[in-house]
Amino acid sequence: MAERQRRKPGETREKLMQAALTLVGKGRHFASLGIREVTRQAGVVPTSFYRHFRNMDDLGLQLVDELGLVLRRMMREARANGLQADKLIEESVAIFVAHVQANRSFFLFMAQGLAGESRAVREAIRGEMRFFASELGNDLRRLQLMPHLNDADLALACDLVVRTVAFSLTDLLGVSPDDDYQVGEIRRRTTRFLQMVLVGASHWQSDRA
Amino acid sequence: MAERQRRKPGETREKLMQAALTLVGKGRHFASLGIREVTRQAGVVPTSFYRHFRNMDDLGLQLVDELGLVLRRMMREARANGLQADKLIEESVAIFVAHVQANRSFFLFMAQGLAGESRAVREAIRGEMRFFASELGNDLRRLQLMPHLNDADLALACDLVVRTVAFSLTDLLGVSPDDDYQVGEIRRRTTRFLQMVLVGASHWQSDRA
DNA sequence: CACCAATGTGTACGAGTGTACACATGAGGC
DNA sequence: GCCTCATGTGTACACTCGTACACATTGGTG
Repeated sequence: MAERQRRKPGETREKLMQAALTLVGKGRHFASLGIREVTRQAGVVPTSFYRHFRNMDDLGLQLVDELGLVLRRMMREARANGLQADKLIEESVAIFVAHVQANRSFFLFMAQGLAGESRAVREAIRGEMRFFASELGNDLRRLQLMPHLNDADLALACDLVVRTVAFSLTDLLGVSPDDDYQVGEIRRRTTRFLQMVLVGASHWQSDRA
Repeated sequence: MAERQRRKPGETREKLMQAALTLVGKGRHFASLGIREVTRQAGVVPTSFYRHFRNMDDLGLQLVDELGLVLRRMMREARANGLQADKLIEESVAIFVAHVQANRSFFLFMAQGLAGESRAVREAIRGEMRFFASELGNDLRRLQLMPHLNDADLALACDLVVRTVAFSLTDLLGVSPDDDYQVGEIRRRTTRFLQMVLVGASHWQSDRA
C-alpha cells in the first residue's frame, strides 16, 4: 500500500523541479516564476503540476530538501580531504567554489531563498545553514582545533564562518562562472575572510574582560 | 529649462515608490511585483507609471538611490555617538537595529535586491555596501584603531564587518519587529560577531607567516 | 495672454495566468 | 483478468498583465 507511493520514480516531478532550477539559472528570480512557465519549460501540460505540488512554494520547499543533499555531498568531500591545518581553509574554500560552479542553479536558488517570499523556504534554508554550522563545530572539536573555546563560543565562530561563506556565495554568483580571474579573486578573498575570523576565534575569550 | 524638471515634487512618483515598498513590507518579493499591482497600491492609473519609470527595474534602481540616503543618515547618527572604543560596537549595532526597525521596508528591499533579478539593482546595492565599508575604514583610521593594519587589510576587515552586519540584517527581517526578545538576541549575537571579527583584525598580520 | 511640455486619466487589446473539470492510460494488487 | 488509483492530457474560464493610444489638466515661459 505505502510502497506503491514510489513505484515509479516520478519523472515529471523531477522535470518540474529541474525546470524551475533551469529558469533560475537563466537569471530569473524564483519568486517571479509561474506555474505555467515552469510546466512549459518542463515540456509538460500545466495541470500536471498539481499532481506533485500544491503551489510554487511547495516546489520551493522540496528544492530545499534536495539542496541539503548537495550540501552534504560537499561536506563529505571536504572531510575526505587533507587535515593539515594551514591549508585547510584554502582547500575547503576551493571545494566550496567548485561545488557552487558545478551546481550553480541550486546555489542561485539558495541565495534567492534567503530573502525570498516564502517564510517556509527561508527557514528551511536557514535550517540547512544551521546544520552545516553544527557539523563544522563537530569537526573542529574532533580535530582539536580551538580547544580553548567553550561550546557556545565555538558555535558562534562556526556560525560566523558559515555566514561569511554564504555571503561569498552571492559574490560568486554575481560573476560569470567562466571568468577565472574574478572567481579566483573571490576565492582568495573568502579565504582571507575566514582566516581573519579564525584568528579572532583563536584569540577569543583571552581578550575579553 | 532644466529647472522645470523639478518644478513639482513629483508626487505620483513618490507614491509609486512608496507603494512598491509597502508591498515589499507586506511580505511580497520585489521581483514578483507588477506594474499594475504597484499602481493599484498607489491609487493611480496604470499608465501613469510610465511617466516616471521605464519599467520595474528602473523603479528598483531609483529605490536604491533613496536607500543610500537612509544609510548615510544612519552613519551620521553613528558617528555623532560616543567614541570610547569598548562600547562602540555595541552602540553602533544598536543604532543599526533601530534604523532597520524604523525603515523595515527599505531594508527588506535591500536584502531582496542582493540576490535579486536585476543585475543593475544588485550592483547598485553592492556599491552602497562598498561605500559603507570605505567610510568605516576612514573612521577606523581617524580614530587610530587598528593602526597596525595596512590599507588593504583594513579594507578587508571593514568589508567583513559590513558583510556580517548585512547578514544580520536578514536575521532581523526574519523576526517580528515587535518581538523584543528575538530582536535583542540578534543584537547581542551581531555584537559578538563583530567583536570576534575585530579581535581577528587586531591580531592580524602578527599571526601570519 | 497664448502656448507648450509635463503629468495624469480612460479605454482597449492581445497575451499570459491559476486552476477547475472531465477524460485517457497504464501499472499493481486482488 | 479485472479494477483501481496515481499520473498525465485537453479544454475552458475568469482574471490579470504590460502597454499603446487619445485625451484632459495645469503650471511655467515666451
